[in-house]
Amino acid sequence: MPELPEVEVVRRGLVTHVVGRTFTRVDVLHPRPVRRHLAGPDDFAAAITGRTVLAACRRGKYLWLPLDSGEAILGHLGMSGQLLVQPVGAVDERHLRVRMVLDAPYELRFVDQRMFGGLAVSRSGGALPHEIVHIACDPLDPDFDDAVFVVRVRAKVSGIKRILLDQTVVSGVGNIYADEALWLAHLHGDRPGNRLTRSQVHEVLDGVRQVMTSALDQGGTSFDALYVNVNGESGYFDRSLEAYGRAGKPCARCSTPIVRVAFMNRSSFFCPRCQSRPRLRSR
DNA sequence: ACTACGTCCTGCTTGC
DNA sequence: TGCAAGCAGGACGTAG
Repeated sequence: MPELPEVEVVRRGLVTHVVGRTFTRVDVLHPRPVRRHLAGPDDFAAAITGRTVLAACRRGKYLWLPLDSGEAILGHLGMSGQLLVQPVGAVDERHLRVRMVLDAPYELRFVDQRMFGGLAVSRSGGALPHEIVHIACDPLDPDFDDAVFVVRVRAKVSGIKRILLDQTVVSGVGNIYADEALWLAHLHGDRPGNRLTRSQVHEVLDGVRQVMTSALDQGGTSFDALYVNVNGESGYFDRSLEAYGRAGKPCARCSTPIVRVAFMNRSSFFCPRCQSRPRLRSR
């Protein structure tokens, strides 16, 4: 699934191939991915057709393309979404949902198997779309305020993993990167935010940055000129994960088998030795 | 105000 | 062999 580094790679591809282009035709092939566009699929297509893309922006895992109309296309890839730039006439992907033809020999395609992601037209233009004003900066953003993050984390009773997944506190961290960052910081995800030292919160933040930077370094070189790629097959996941998905395999630090536990209808992976549970169990 | 959890989706994997 | 349950999870709506 696309994490923040993959979304950033997509944004860069959009800058190269889509910014400055004009949409000549838009086909919405499935209504669900435009569900957030309340005026409906036809209005979505009409609002984009004939408009020129001015920029490609990102906040957390959200992307938006300001248009010359003063509006913007706001998108999220969800779990399985892809934004692809394909030559006109290329065979349709199995899960092609929206086709946006450009004034060029290629078109922008939104492909999404599970359709957790989607596109909408925002009235907010070039500024931060109002739909995502609640999304915090990501830790790689120059505007990210470490001190504010530390204060906010230490004001919460929730476990640190839950906090990392709260996009209003810090954006761009998903289930995988949360587990990786916590492994790097030697912290169990159930440790309450208000029981962590400032130093521990900084270590978690450092872990998040390390995971994201490493993935960006590796993923940033893996897309070719015309194919803006996002998928879960990033080589990063095969080579560099220390905790996520490694149940039963030895911790790289202490060789203790990594443990998997259920967490919010998903999974958490951690080293039971390096990342000890909080002393007082909330439940 | 803050916290926690169910829900949406599809397709691959697992198990009977 | 075939079918059904399990699993994956980002973000939102709502309940507590």
